Amino acid sequence: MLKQTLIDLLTQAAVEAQRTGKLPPVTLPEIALERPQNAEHGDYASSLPLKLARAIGLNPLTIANDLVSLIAPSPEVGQVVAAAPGFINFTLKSDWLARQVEAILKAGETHGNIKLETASRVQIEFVSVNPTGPLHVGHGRGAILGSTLANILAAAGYRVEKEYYINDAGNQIDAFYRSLYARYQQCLGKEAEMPEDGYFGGYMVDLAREIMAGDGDRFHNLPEAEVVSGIGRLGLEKIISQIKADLELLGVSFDVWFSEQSLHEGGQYQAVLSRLQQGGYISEKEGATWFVSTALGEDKDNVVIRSDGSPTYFATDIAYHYDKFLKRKFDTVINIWGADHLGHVSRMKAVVAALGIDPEQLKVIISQMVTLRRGGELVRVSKRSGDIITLRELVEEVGADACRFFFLSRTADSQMNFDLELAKKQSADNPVYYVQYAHARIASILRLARERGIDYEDGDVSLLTTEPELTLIRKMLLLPEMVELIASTLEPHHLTYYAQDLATVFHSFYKQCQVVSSNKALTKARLKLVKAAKIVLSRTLHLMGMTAPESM
RNA sequence: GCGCCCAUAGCUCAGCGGACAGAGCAUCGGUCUUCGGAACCGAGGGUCGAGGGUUCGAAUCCCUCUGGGCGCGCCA
Repeated sequence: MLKQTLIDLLTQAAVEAQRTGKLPPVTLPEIALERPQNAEHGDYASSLPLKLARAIGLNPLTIANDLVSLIAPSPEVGQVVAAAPGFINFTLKSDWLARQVEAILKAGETHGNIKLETASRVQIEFVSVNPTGPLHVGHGRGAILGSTLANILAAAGYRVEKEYYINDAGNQIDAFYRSLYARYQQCLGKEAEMPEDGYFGGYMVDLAREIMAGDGDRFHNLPEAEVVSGIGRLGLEKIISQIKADLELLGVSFDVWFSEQSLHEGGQYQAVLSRLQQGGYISEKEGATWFVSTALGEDKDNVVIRSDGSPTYFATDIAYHYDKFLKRKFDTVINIWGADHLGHVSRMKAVVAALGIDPEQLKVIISQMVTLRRGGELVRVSKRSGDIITLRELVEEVGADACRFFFLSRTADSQMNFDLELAKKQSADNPVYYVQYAHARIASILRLARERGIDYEDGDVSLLTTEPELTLIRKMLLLPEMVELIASTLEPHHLTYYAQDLATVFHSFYKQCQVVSSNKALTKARLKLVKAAKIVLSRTLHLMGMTAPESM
């Protein structure tokens, strides 16, 4: 990658300076390159001299000048200059930039792919909403975060598996079964009371009706317990397939749908408990079984088996992570959880440590809450009361692409407002259209070239020399760096900003440079440029899980 | 009480310890004889919540405080 090439050049210069005695033999700090905000400072800048100055007590500008004189010539770099108070600024060569158009055309949709040294086998688990009701707006955030990260990690060279953990066991499922049974009885015209901890959403009534209409006969004259579990399981399946369909609508898919129930059936639950027991992490007190988190620096211990003998959510999650790390042997596991699971993070890391795994291998992204508003007024979201705006409703209103872009454009760390009225009203000047429009515009130019029978296969990219052209190329070359940045920080929101920047430089280029003109040679060169830009735009959109329309 | 997250332009938000703090929307003003005006160019607008500290250099790191959110269950 270009950035690494420059870092290498700088490192060599520093080593050379030390060899010849211009610099004392101190250990070099990690050499970082930044992108200067001001274009006058070149394409890349390093503050290495400023950092060195502290350690060796020399004037930073002197160090900068010494290093500049030792930087070897390279095909990429044109100018290297020292600048006050002690920066080294690199400017790329125009002819090298122009040649990158060919490189991008050759790479096609693989442009942007990199091979990170740290890339390994990674599992990313996200959404994993309890299948007791439809997905609501807040779930969309995790879904889009996860699927985009998966795309980017794959582009960075990771082997990625996407997983949805289905909580199909435990108390909530029990409550779901009993609620559905009550609704079912009511549909039959019988007296039935909803359980106190039940699910009161209207969808439960619809579900009961649907089951009655479709499978009602099957449950005649059966013992109550069998009816409860029978229609419960049926309802569960229907909800899960609805969740799948809703996610698909958003362009989110999974490689594995993992059943919590299978952890009990498969023996992982027993295996991990005895393993923790052997490690001395399990104790009995107050009639329950506890995981001794305090031994690992936690504030308090946590119950794994209740006094009634049933496992807690925490217990099965321990088994689940045992399965991820020790059975399926993922190198890295990423979990995307909502802010309401915050308290779960540190004890889960403690468990992982207790299993003999470096807790750093477990990365948990907490996505902060989404508060829903309708024209500024807060909309309460509660699955139990049934007052929810479903993800499906949202996608149908604003569209999958706009939905993805909107959720993606904020850091997971901060809470966001989602105003439904605003999302609808602004959909026309949503930045997503701005980016997609750039792509459609290029497609239109290429169509025109085809209609006029212009074959630009032999176009000479060295004719691309003007500022708007080179600015566009510079921006296109940034995609691999974005992939690297996002893969290492796990912060995909950067991509939305990159996409807008890329579209901006394209639109600006378009305004200033006629692509198809009477100058045949220049036309061919620019068609190549524009086609490369289309590749980069579509790749960027695809990484975000969005469509790259040929026209709109 | 303890822990995590947030506070940057009128609004929604970016900002990787570095060179005059950025974008979109909104406001105001320009650009249409040529490839898609869902476009382009420009202007105004900021004591980066407050106060200390570290540093050659702090929106960024540390401490204190204020305001908001979330979490600290034999719930999931």
